[in-house]
Amino acid sequence: MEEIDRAIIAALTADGRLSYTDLAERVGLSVSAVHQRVRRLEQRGVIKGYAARVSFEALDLPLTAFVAIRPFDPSQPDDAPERLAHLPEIDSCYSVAGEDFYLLLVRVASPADLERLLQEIRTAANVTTRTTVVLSTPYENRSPKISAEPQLRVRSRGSGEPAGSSAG
Amino acid sequence: MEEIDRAIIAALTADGRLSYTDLAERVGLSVSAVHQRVRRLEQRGVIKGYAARVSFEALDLPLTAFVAIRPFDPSQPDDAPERLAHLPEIDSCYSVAGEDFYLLLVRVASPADLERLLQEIRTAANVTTRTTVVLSTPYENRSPKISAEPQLRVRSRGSGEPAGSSAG
DNA sequence: CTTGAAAACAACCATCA
DNA sequence: TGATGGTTGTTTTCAAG
Repeated sequence: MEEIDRAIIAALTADGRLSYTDLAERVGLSVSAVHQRVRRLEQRGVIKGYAARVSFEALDLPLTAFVAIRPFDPSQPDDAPERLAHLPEIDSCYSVAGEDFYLLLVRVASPADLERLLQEIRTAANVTTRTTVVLSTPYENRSPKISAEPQLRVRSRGSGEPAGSSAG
Repeated sequence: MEEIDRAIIAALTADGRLSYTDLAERVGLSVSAVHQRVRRLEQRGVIKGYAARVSFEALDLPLTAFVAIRPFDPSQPDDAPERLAHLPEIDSCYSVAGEDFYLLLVRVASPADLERLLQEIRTAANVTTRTTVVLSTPYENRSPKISAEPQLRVRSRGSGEPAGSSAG
């Protein structure tokens, strides 16, 4: 029966505005049953939300880059993510193994804006930066694998997760 | 008046399932007016679609990594993105400036799966790989900046864009 | 999980400001 | 461009079975 949940997730990652009616047809269930399942998936946190996917070019943010950062002074407390969270140009922040501490994905309007952003990042978080410019994006944010997971089960059912974080 | 479009985009990137009724209230317009604007934003490609945001942990894909790839033989035609497109573990593929050719974002269930994936990537695209494991994700896929863009205008109005690519 | 019925909503349409 | 108002079919939601 988890097969149906996987079908629901696959459908909703491809089209987040699918109506329950359409969804019901696709997975071969009644509308109410699908609705119930979707709500359970939402409650469990399997589905964390819905978002419109936008064209960054159309939003005048044609320049994408990866910014690897590393503390200037490694003995200082490391709170770079919070210190940088207010910068809307930062799309994502990953804590990484390897030579760098964090990898940021940023979107800006121009090289000049990237330069300004890098300066802001360096001063706000007291870090050094190493930037890799993205030339093009063959594909991005595709639907995930959705295997036959052993546990699409309720684990704690507590108060839900506190804040961000989607991948460890 | 483009201020309203920005408000609409901001609202829909935060909650892609907002009803036109709610959207109309938030931006202070009538339902028909908002509906009209959203459709234009969709036609122009500013809004490319909608998607459910899922928890990769819940989908049993707790391990995220960046894989930088580089052709084993740089004289061969470079079609790595197409050669790798069939691998569902690959979330995103960026063509980058710098020492590497592409940067892949991948999601797998375990280190063993990552190992298998890396082997597949190397053989499928004839590339060498350099992998950076993600330890945690402070934040990811946040709403974009949405500045007062000079051109949220119609450019071509043609048949729309052919395939992927969201950032240059 | 299903059915079925009520309430809400989306999608369309004019007309007027 | 936007506001109103009206109409129709669909969708959501809820109560039972």
